Amino acid sequence: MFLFRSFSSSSFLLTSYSRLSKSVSLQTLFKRGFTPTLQSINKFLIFLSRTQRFNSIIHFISQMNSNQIKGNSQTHSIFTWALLKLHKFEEAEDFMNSQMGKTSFSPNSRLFDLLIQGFCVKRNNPERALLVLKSCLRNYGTFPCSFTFCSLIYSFSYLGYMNRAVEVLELMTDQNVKYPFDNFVCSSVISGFCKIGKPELAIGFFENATGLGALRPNVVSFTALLSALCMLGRVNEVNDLVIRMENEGLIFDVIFYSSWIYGCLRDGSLLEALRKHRQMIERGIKMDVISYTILIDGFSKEGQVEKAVGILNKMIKDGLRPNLITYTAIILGFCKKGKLEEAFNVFKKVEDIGIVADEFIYATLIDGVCRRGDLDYAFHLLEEMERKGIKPTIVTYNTIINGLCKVGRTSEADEVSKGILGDVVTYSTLLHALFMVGALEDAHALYQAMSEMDLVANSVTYCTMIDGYCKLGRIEEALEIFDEFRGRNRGIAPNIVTYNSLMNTLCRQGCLVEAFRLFDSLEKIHLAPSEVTYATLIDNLCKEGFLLDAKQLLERMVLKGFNPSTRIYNFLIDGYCKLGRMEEASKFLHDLETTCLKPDEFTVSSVINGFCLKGDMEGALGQFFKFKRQGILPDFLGFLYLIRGLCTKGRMEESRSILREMLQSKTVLELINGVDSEVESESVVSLLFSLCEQGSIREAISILDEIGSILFPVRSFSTDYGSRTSNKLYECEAFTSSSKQNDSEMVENSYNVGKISQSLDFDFCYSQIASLCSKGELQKANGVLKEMLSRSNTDS
DNA sequence: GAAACGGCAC
Repeated sequence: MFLFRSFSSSSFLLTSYSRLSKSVSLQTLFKRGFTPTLQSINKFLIFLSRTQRFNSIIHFISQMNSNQIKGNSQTHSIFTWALLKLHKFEEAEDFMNSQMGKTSFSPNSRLFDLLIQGFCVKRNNPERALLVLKSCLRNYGTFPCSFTFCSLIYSFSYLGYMNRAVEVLELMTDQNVKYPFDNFVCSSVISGFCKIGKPELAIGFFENATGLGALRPNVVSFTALLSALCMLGRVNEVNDLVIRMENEGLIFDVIFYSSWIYGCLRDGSLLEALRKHRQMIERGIKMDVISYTILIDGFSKEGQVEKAVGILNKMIKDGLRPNLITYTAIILGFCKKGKLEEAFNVFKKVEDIGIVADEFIYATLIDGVCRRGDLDYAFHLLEEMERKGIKPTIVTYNTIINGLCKVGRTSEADEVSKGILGDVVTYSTLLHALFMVGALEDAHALYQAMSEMDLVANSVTYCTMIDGYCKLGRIEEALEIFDEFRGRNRGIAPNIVTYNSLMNTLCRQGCLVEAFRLFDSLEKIHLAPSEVTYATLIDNLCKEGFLLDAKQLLERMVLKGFNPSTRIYNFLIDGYCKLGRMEEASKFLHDLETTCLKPDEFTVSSVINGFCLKGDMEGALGQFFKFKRQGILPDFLGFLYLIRGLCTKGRMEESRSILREMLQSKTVLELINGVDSEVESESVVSLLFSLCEQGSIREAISILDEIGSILFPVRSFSTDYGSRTSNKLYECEAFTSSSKQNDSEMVENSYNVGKISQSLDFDFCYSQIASLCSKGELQKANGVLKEMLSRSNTDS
């Protein structure tokens, strides 16, 4: 055997080894009589490690093992390192565990970093990573680096495991570790909370994290916060956020703006979304595929698919490639409008350009054909997608079930549901269908069955039940469910925002009484109403014509120390104006002005509308000029009311002069431009200008009407109440005929039918009827209906 | 390193 001294120099070993072919093994070295020292072996292994030859390290060490050459702690470290670098995390962990306490091997923190991050990121298994982290802290007393903690927090947040994310946060900020957390952590946690539907916790976290100046939020954290605010419907607060960011000198980017636009759209405001889009372009921020997709989706959902296609074309002209989501949004827009041929043309195009379809796009199409009642084609599409290997999930089945229910094929819907593992949506759909056909017992049984299947009824389920019972006149059962809904969700401890939204939903469904019952219950659970609570209730009371109640609530709100905003005053002013009660409206206008608040464009528009509805054009013009002198012009609708009113009276010159003023208003022009921000905006404005100059006022009005219907799809600005009312009348009559008479209800009638019917506002009557119907107060509804019909006969 | 987009029920 050769003497070892020959090899005491590792450089010799290295050169020998590197000169030899890759297949050269330790075995060969032994055969050639080389017996290296452990020190030289380690140096050699370090060399291999530095040259990234990790497989060779593993190979070499396994040779050492078979030759009973024992390594020391350095050898073990290099071996572990190599395993980790080769992503053999499980083996690395096993090895580290096996060495624990056996040798002097004590893995340094860098090895733990790699192991934990490996499980977390590469294996997508943060649970296992967390176990390693805990064991590391407990058994080795070594602290992985800050980024390791961050990766874990990110992964847990990404998966929505927020308990775990918080657990790591606690470990990270623990006395012994005391790592400060940065914007990476902050933004991840915020978005995690949003992901699990807890935006209020996200906001709380942001406030805590940045509260004591511990963390200066950057644009990413602010964007995450923005999303949380928007989820809570607090998109208005983003303006303050922007000011704060500007003060901090932060640079806005496309993600910030697209999140903001998304928030506006989700709030139902296309106009605001377009304003933000314009602002973004003005700031020199370029649109990308996602921001375009957000806009397209927003327009499609609001029934503006043509505009969405316009944006799509602009996007392509910008050199961007629409993706599957973009096209799905367009398809949804067409389906929503019943334009199935166009929807399928887009679908064909998607396949032609080689984009692979997925379940979303199929579910969208299936929903489209279901809404047309073509269930056969829906089943055909279902087969087609399965043929393509796209596995339908519960959402697609729910779409089919909903389609079957909508066409009255409830027993088939039931059959389909039995073949799958239904979720809360499946059962809510079936419940709705059963209520529709009046199958109360079946509905009740199904509802009971849900809990046996461990399906937790959510707010939609409860609303379906409550609404279903209400519509069938079964108020008692409805209230029972309502109480259960409250009794059930106690553990979740809904905050005031949840309550506000629920109250708003109840109001919108005409369940004002229930909304107020909820409002009254807030005190019992020590939950303070917010300004939004009052605003929501006042708004809905005014919309329903309960102006006295609205007024009292306003007083109550002031007593509680709130300062009502112009917006709240506007609700009341608008409410009185719509009923033609101009004196009361003026009183509130006066109150508004004396409380140091400024009337705004909505105030003046409501007042103008009030006078116009009464046919008092002098009054309307008087208000217009009065406010104009104060520098307050009406908004788009206010101008339109006035122009239309004057035109109806044949006062064409005055109408034209107001139109001219309208076309000089910056906000109005911005708004019109907004509608056509990408295509032919100049032409619309210039067309209006030339119509105005030609004196073609009626034509100009019809264009403005068109623009109005795009901008305010929900808000009524058309005087043609008839067509919108007829369907509701049909519904009301259907309910009325099936109702049981109840005289005592008549006696307790708190709704003054006579008063209502004196009003010329059909829209108001209609909302009364809808509200009474949904409360099951069918006789009262019938009264209003008859009054209304008799008025409509005499008026016409 | 992180923040933005899609389908079903009221």
